[in-house]
Amino acid sequence: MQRNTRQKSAVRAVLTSSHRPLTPQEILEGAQGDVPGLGIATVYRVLKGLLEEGEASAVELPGQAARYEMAHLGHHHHFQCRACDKVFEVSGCPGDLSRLAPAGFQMDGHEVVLYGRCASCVGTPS
Amino acid sequence: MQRNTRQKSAVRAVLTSSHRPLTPQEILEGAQGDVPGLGIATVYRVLKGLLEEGEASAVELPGQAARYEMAHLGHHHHFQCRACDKVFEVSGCPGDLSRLAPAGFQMDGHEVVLYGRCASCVGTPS
DNA sequence: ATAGATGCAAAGAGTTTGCATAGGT
DNA sequence: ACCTATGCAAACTCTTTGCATCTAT
Repeated sequence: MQRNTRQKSAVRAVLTSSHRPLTPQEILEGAQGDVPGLGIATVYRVLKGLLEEGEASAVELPGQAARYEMAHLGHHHHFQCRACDKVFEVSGCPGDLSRLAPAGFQMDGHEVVLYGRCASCVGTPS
Repeated sequence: MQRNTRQKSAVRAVLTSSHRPLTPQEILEGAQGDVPGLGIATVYRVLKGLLEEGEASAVELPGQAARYEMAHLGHHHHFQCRACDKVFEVSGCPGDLSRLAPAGFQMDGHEVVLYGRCASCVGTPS
């Protein structure tokens, strides 16, 4: 079974206190506040473990490094700010898109990413 | 200005004759049929040039290497097969999704990726 | 002839893995 | 005490860059 290490708790704490998905690098920096010697490899290993246990989920956006968040119930999407590049959660969903799939294809899921400016960056020049 | 080299023509030819977006590796393999000594660095450089000229466009899917296709008019999305991982074009679009953006956010675009099984892989066991 | 394009190899960025050691249990 | 998790560094993959050479114009 798995152990409860300070490293793992620190990663969990960082993810839990964030309101948006974080990159491994951001998680490393945040968790180093609790566990100074923490290495990036451990962050990746802990994340992998959390994913397998279903505690966290990966958020992979086009052309971006994967980000991670604590698992939420239900299906949701993300919004990426073009100014600050941060990613935020979006609760809605466009619904069933299977009408868009090509004929003969069997659709079983979809991902949607919205782009624009987050509340803090609206008005900021690009 | 830019020159018309055999390498560039070969890349263009491979992209044009494909009905789906290709990875740099697939492009390399395809184009080496025309230009045996072709190197991967040149493929990247040619792709970069084609993107700047607007001749090709990049298709970046979550957690995947970027793929490239000749530029098409208009907005479209993609379908990725979970069995063979190939990516196909989808002509439809769910329409305006700005209602999904969080309050105070300014949305200016979206990406949609459909997942499932392509016509050749329907029925194949996973 | 000239300047941009190519091919190779080395350099970067992000992620994973090997291995000896620290630390949960 | 045992055995997993850690930290470091090396390995890997994908992409970019430096540089001498080639080639389209």
